[in-house]
Amino acid sequence: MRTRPMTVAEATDEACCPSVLAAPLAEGEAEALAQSFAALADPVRLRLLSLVAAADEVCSCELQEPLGKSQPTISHHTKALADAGLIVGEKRGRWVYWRVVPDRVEALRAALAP
Amino acid sequence: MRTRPMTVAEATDEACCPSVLAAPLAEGEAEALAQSFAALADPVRLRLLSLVAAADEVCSCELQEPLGKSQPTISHHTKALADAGLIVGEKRGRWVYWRVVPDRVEALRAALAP
DNA sequence: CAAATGTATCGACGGTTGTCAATACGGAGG
DNA sequence: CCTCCGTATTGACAACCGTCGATACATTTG
Repeated sequence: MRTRPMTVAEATDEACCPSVLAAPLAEGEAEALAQSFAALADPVRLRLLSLVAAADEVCSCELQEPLGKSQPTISHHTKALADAGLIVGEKRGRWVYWRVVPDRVEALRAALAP
Repeated sequence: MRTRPMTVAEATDEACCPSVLAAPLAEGEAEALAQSFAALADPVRLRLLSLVAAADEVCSCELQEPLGKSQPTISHHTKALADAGLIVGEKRGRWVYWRVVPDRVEALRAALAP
């Protein structure tokens, strides 16, 4: 049970992530959030993400055909999404299998909460 | 009460907007979503949005100082957010007052729903 | 070891974007 | 009508980004 008012730091901590609509963002928070949203600001990456989410686990080689892009381009986009923490890759043999990181997506979703 | 299974079209309609994680995105959906997320992919715009959200209604002239950018740059960013439908501006006299469009933010939030 | 194959990196090119100074637009007030 | 002042637009520049061909790396397979 709560016995005293929350501090701002505690509230932020409890909410886990900065919220855009709740209060003015600090520069650092804005910079970090902008980088995350930038990962979603490309149609190829959004489709890639949705493909990985739908299949729960997808090999890079399975992405090239549905996305209609070259292999280096696919690798570039998977890296971008991975750098943003939205997907993680596991190397098994010659293949890399990608899966989404739901918590990371949820964090971005929470940043847009009212 | 539901008497038959939902069609895909009905499900999409009920959800109102394409969801990234639910099913593979069509190219058009991905393109549109990417443009919206691109509006959020800049730290200055995120801070601008949070300032407008916090004050509920903000004049352009009140944004220049806290954001530390030139007047044309502020105008550029308000236009970008307005083009994305995230804010709307109302001109009263010499001033333009901006407010957020909660439904539009919510639509983006919904696109990240599990 | 050698060949084959999936992935990552490099280099280059064209297009986009954030920024600001200069300028144009437009309403308010003398 | 003229001036002031907030806003929008233009032009220019640097930085960034998406894309692909070429190539390097790594791992399996013969």
